[in-house]
Amino acid sequence: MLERERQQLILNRLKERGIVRVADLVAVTGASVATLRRDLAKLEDTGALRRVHGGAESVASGQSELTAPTFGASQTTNAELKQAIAAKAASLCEDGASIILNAGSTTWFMAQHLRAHRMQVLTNSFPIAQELVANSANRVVVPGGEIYREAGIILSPFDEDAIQHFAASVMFMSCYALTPMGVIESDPLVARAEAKLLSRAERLVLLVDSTKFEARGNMVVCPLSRVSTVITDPGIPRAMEDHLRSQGVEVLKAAGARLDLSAA
Amino acid sequence: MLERERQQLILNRLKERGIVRVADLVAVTGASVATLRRDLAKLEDTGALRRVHGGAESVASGQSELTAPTFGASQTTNAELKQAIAAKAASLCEDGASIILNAGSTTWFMAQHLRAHRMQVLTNSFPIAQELVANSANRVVVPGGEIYREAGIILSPFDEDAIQHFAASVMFMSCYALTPMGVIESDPLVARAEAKLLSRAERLVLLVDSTKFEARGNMVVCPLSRVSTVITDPGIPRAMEDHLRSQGVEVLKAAGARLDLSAA
DNA sequence: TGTAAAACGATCAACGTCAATCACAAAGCG
DNA sequence: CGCTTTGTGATTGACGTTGATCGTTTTACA
Repeated sequence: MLERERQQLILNRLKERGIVRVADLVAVTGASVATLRRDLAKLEDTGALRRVHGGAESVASGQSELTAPTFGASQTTNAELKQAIAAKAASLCEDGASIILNAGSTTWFMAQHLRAHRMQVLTNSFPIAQELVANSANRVVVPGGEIYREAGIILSPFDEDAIQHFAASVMFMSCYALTPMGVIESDPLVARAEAKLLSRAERLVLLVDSTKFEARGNMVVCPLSRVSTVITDPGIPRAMEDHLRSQGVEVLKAAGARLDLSAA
Repeated sequence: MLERERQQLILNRLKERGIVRVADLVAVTGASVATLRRDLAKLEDTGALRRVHGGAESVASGQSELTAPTFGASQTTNAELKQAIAAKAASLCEDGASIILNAGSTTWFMAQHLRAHRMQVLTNSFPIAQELVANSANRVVVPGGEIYREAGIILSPFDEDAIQHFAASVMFMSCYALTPMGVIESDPLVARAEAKLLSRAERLVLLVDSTKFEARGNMVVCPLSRVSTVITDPGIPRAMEDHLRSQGVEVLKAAGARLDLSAA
């Protein structure tokens, strides 16, 4: 049995039952426990599942499944890349930390990997706030403002806000584009909101899949010098990677990305 | 059976029945009492449930009246009264208006009646914000702060907030009690949050069923002179009604189907 | 209010699972 | 043909989980 076949089988069983045991997989596939464990580790790296003692469970196996409908379009495109990036970002989080998540599809994926964490999370994304409040023990803080349904974002044109008292060690940010000019957004209000959030964080970690490296948009949120880390996928252009590194930006590549539903 | 399977099972039973016994879990899962106790301890650590002697109970008992821990049962008894009051309040709303809803069970009922409206709504209740965003065309504004799961309320100890720029014609308020001293809450932070909201509204409409007229609680949110209208049910004591009217407060009685709880 | 029963937390040994490492086999490539 | 790469299975020490037992606390009932 090929590696792909096994992993596809694992995902199928997960979709059916929500949870799988290593021992069962051994019995079904005939492979050794070591091989199955390796498969599970790879699948977890891509964000396709979450390992637990004795097996693995579906990432969406929570109770209430109120998935953000507004992400439908952008969710299907590059969903697996974003899952892998989100899983990598979540693995950098430690209990007790204070973090910031901006509104974005990749950060929303990330929020789903934070169910077992116990942190203080500031986010201007309404769906992320809902997700964390309903399905995690994290403390959730939101800025004041109007809730925009379509974008799922909480926006305010004013400066006064309770989040001025928030202090985070790191902000995880999903953006419109990343160019040598810096972090790019297309909407002025969104750019301003993200700049406000950014001012409350020490370090900045960007969650950008490799399609975000084309120059586009027009609002610069912050320069590259503000960026501590970029989490992307192996599709990042070599020139961009070199440029980022030369600017002192740490570049992490989420694993996997090669396994897909080709056999499905 | 895997640890996660047991925990999922526990949460499912909790969602169905609201309370679980350790002995029952032993019979269902086949695990030992020690293991089940450990599971309950872990789940309590994540905030998924609350342990009680002999088992555990659901932490989210529906839309709870935030400052009434001992009144959990009464909310179902008064559900019809509150529904009638909420419907009456909703009928006072006109499209295009700006209103404020505080966090409370009666205001939550009211939000259900606003699905067809098109207003600007400021609320510090997270469930109400969810309801209006998901099921209405109203514009929704929230204050900044931490989201408290149990109470479903957004609270901030700071003064700075984007809602300082909000202007509403009327605030609909559900409170802990209403006495000749004024509007009463039991929690200082909640009282402060409601006072902040109130400062953004011209008129104040109280949504209080007739059980709220007993003196209790200790934090005065505002005096009776600030109250424009009280919407209650026919169970309101005659003395209280006369006193309110003598203070210039308009008293509306929702056409409740039941009118027997006045002496209870 | 006093007593018995039930439930509780802490502890420990037995067992299962985990990650790391090594050795081997098959496929890819010069 | 020789070399590297990749996938695989077995071994080992570390770690997490489990169930039994103990002494203590809480609850129920007379």
